[in-house]
Amino acid sequence: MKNLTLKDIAAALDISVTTVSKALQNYPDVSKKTKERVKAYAEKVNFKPNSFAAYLRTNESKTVGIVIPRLNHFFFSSILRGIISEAEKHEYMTFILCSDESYELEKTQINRLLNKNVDGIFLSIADKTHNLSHIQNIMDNGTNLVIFDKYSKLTPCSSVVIDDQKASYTAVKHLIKKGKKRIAHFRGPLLPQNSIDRFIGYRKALEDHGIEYNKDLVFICDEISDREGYDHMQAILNKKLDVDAVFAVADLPAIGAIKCLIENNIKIPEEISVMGFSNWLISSLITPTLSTIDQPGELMGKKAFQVFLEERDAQKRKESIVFKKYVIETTLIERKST
Amino acid sequence: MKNLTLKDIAAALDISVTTVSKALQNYPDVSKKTKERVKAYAEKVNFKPNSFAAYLRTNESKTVGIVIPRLNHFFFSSILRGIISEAEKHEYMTFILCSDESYELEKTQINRLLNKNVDGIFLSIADKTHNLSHIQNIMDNGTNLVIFDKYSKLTPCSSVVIDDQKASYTAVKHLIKKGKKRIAHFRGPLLPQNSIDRFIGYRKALEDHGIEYNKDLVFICDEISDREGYDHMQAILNKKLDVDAVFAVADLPAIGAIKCLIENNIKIPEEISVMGFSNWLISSLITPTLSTIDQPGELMGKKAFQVFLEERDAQKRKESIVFKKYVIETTLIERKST
DNA sequence: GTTTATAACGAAATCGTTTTCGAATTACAG
DNA sequence: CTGTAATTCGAAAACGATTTCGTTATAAAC
Repeated sequence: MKNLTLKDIAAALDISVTTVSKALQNYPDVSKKTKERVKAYAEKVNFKPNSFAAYLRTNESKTVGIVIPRLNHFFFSSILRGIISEAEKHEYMTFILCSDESYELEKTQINRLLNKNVDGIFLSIADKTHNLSHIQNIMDNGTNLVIFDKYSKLTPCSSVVIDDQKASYTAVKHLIKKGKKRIAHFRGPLLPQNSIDRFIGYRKALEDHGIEYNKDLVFICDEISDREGYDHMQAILNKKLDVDAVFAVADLPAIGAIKCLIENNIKIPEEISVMGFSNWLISSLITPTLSTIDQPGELMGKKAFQVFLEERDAQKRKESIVFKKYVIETTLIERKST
Repeated sequence: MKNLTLKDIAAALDISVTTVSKALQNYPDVSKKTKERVKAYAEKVNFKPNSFAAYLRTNESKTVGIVIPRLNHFFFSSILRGIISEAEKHEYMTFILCSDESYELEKTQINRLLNKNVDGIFLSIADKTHNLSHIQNIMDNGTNLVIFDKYSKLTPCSSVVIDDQKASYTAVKHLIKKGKKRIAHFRGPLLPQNSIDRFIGYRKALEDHGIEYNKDLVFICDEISDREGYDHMQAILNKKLDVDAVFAVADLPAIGAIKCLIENNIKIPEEISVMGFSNWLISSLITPTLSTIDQPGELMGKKAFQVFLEERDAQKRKESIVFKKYVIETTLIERKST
């Protein structure tokens, strides 16, 4: 029932608590014989040191926290997998918190993590976050921070991201190569760097291929939902904007657009092509299957944790930390919708 | 940089650590005046007690753990939301771990949680789990356990589940009411109680409506994937089994079946109806939209946490814990596929 | 035989909080 | 003015691990 302590082991083997602790940690001033005796016994009784007591001395909680904007989200689930599985390999446990894309909640969640004395925080910035002082708090606290996916140019920390401009450029170029000329863009909210970059990539691709940018063909998806994609598509049809392709900031609005097109008996991709972004599981399951940009979430999560480890080790060696930006490669996935 | 301690506050206000601690906890033997002084100051400097030190005395870590079989899974994400948001309201933090449907990993994850001294564990049993001794471990450890969704009849703890038999019965009855007579079932693996119950419900519905059960129309989905649904559907067509409806253990295989039917130019639902289970987001996004059973994940998560709180309080009051089984209502969602 | 170096161990302080119990102060009745 | 009760406070132990530093025992050197 009650967990064993060093004291119990010490009593059982008739040695001191100190020696038991040292033996388990391979201190050089413990004889080989007692080390083996202690380790064998600890193994036998399945002793696990109390992490709370250990923390009090070492100041390492062996715990990290993740704050993501959405939980019910295929891409973020993939990132979680990456971080968590890598964390487990290194004996770290992970708190997961959700900001619901809210600035206030993001602040709260970060405070919760700091109060739990996590060794590191992994953050993907909420859409509504317009101020970064809470992020500075993390640094001031001496807690390592790695930002992934949704970043800001202004944060003083390492990050693991994709090249949104490039990926977006690739997507639009793909549509152009297919002969499309009037390409609409369902962009994300105005604040996040990612949706800005994807928009820039879209615009650049058009201009580089001699297609004039037309702001009437750009629509904003504040929630990045299928509903918005559906509505924007319907608006395009109603206004007879004569669009021959749609590039959406994410898969969900793209799928909304497809739904609308099907209901209006418009042929995909012959009349109108649709392109998504992120490669959610769902994009391969709908009919027609959706062309999209693959964003390797699990890999990003893995990398993010490795960055944390590097910084932690540098910190232990009293070296100063050099912030880095890791850019993960994306790939275009061509399916039936283009 | 360094976190404040009771000592710092005590020094600043020129009183003892004891009094500070008591003041913050509203002990009756601290005068109103000093209480206010302490609280005001603590508020001002944003003092938060060190949870690790607190644990060492109180043995409450204010931390719970969740073990689910899959992370990239709409239904489980919903449950997570429910548990986490309820936990946050009560100042609990949540570790999330994944068993990947593996028995071994499930054991490991539970041990990790026990080593982190969580106050409670929320578990959804992995498909491959064939032995429950690791679950008994949790109880022996004195840690509260609540099982949700994927349960076993043999576990000595409270649970929050749905009535799989009833839900499944409702689904099949719905198909029968639509005039279908040769209804195939894509069932889940043989081990989990849930897929057994859904199978039983299927069979019972048939028999209650004068349709003979035919084992040739039952197929097993070990992974519960869209691929399996697709393959089974193709097999049915190849063998000309003359099926007029399919009821799948989950939405994913149902969607696989739909994909297959579309490719074979078979009309849904006129020629073959398809029914899923769980009401994933995706089921409303595909064409045709998928009829399914709504399983209110967030609600289940909420309830699960409340059960934990009740048991924790009973335990504090030294009462013996009475295990309960909470059955959450499901609803049939009729869409275009039936 | 004495000194010195080395190996092996343990006592005790420490981390930051909680809680018991005793001490000090004040208030009040007689 | 004394004795008792109520009020308010603080010293100290405890939680379980880590780590510093000192002690003892053994081996090596002179």
